[in-house]
Amino acid sequence: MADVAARAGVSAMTVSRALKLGSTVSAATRARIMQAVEDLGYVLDLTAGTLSSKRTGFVAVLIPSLNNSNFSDTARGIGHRLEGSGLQMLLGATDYDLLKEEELVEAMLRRRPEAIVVTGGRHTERARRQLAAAGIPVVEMWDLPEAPLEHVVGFSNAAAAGAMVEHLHGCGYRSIAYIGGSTDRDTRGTDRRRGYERAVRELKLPAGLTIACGAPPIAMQQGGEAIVDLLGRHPEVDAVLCVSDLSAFGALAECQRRGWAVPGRLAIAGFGDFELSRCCHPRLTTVSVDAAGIGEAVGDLLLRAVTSGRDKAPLPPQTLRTPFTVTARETS
Amino acid sequence: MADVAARAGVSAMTVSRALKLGSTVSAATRARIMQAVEDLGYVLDLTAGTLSSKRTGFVAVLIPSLNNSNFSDTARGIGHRLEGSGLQMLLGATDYDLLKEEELVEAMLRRRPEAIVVTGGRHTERARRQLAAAGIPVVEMWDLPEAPLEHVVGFSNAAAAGAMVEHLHGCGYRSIAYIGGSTDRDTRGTDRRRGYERAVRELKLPAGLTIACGAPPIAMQQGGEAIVDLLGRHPEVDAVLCVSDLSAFGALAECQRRGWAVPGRLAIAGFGDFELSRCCHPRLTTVSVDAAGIGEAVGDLLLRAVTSGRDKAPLPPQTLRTPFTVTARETS
DNA sequence: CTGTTAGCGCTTTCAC
DNA sequence: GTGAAAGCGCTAACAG
Repeated sequence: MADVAARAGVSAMTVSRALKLGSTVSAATRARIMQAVEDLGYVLDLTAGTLSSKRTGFVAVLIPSLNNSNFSDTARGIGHRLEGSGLQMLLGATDYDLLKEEELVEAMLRRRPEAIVVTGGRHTERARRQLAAAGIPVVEMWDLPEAPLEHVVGFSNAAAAGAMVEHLHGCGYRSIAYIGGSTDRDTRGTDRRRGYERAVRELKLPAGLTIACGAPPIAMQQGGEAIVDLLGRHPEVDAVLCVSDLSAFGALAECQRRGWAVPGRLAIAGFGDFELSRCCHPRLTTVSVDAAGIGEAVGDLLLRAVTSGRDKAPLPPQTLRTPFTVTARETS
Repeated sequence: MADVAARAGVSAMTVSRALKLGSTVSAATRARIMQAVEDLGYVLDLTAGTLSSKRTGFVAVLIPSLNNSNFSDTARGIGHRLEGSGLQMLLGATDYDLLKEEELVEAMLRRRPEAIVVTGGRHTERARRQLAAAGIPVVEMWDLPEAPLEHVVGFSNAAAAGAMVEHLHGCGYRSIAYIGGSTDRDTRGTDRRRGYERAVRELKLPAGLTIACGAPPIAMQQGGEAIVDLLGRHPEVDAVLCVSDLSAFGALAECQRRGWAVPGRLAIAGFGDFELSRCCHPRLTTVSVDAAGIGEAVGDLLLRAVTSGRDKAPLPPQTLRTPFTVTARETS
């Protein structure tokens, strides 16, 4: 920056001003500075600026998996809203692992994000402590925790799964199974299973039809294996709700391979409304959750929270419920 | 850090040492320091350390889209290899837009990554200049550029598409079409189309069977629309290669909806070997490219290049060719 | 194994 | 609209 300043015949401070948005530099001076910047191939060093300005210009976002269009849609939504705001998104993937989340939280906080977004409401004790002590806005998304850390943008996974069970019941299905993960690592998956179990109980439908098919992320193939397992053990089942569209699609494809008519022999419902479920044949009944919308809402909230924080007027904790709907398609 | 030092009865420098990996601090001192860290809820500030050590501890990785399992697999591969190395990955998505890539390159460089990875070999002039001038290792992946910036990890998309055309020809198909994007935004897509066109020419198959179906990313739905368009205009077509598994799957599902037998009426091939293509029914013939392997190779290369760079012994430009194979499944 | 000194490259603050 | 001085919170380098 000193070189640029010398070349433009100004002080470093003026270069610094010319390089940020709301600056008060005369047009002529700015032109000379920009020319010098180009001539020298200078690129501003934000890490240095950060140290004096106390503003790093980024927010941390932790999602369970990159390879899940629900979460990548949410990340894109956040990114879109942050574009042009001077805030960059730093993405981290926890692989559905609370310990990895804990590590990532600390790794992110070491870089002093201006806000942090985590997925779900369950965290290790240490992560909770660090998040609470960080002194920055914290957002939990994709869930409605009973005791939120601060801000929340999400919906009840249990209620959403329950709504799907009611839909299937309304269609006339009477033996409704559930396919999901076998651990509590995916806390949203666990909530969906609980919502399913509760709805089944309330509707007085047969219980005990839950298939656990491994550790999250539950992919297509596990859905296929699970459906075979399920119908082998419980041939009376006439409908199945899967923890996500991916496993539901895997189940659907396996049924097709075996000649089990969907929805004739068996109805299948997914969760998430991935593009896949709108395009496959037959189109998959699913719970639509507007993943991009969650991201946009989180992005807007971040912008407000960070701005308020800079003005020393912290935003009071917000809870935004995002909608979900049962989208009935051809597999039910 | 001064507070921690005071509480532990040591100097700040000793705290700094205790908080990094290869430190030379006595066990007793370290224990006292760690206790003080916990008591005070202290979190190291990397942005400050960065300024004096000239090591930011992160690498920038730019991919076209988060929502594409090929690229997210690659990103995961990079992340895995970097784990525990003290290097963090900062991910950015360009949306298949060279101008957005240019902006992201500058945004990343402002934060002084220790290396940067970009997807493909085409960049704006300004981006090329900045990458070349950054003084850090640069890796181009998912392609084999003729004039690489420095390191390369990838394969020839044209050759891979050509191999698939040969496979289809070998299966007896004689009127092979191509479905891809209508712009050059996706440079890998463009290379695949060129490889297809060349193979068709060399095999003396009918030309002019290319369907352009919009701007990348080409999703499932566009594949479905394109296949209808294609067979409407060219009913003689007996096989189609799609720019990715996503569009291929969309085409497959649309054929099923319309009762067009696959592969009886029409063979369909994808590109990328997404999980989808292994699970759908019928299973999709595709070009397997080992996206995760590309990521792991890139990660290893980054580790070597960054280490060499720190030792002032820059790694000579590397070019790693990654394998691709035609995976014949049930749609051909 | 531990401490001291001197910055890293910017931006804040205040002055003009 | 522009400049000068001070310092952000840490680590390199050297000394002991």
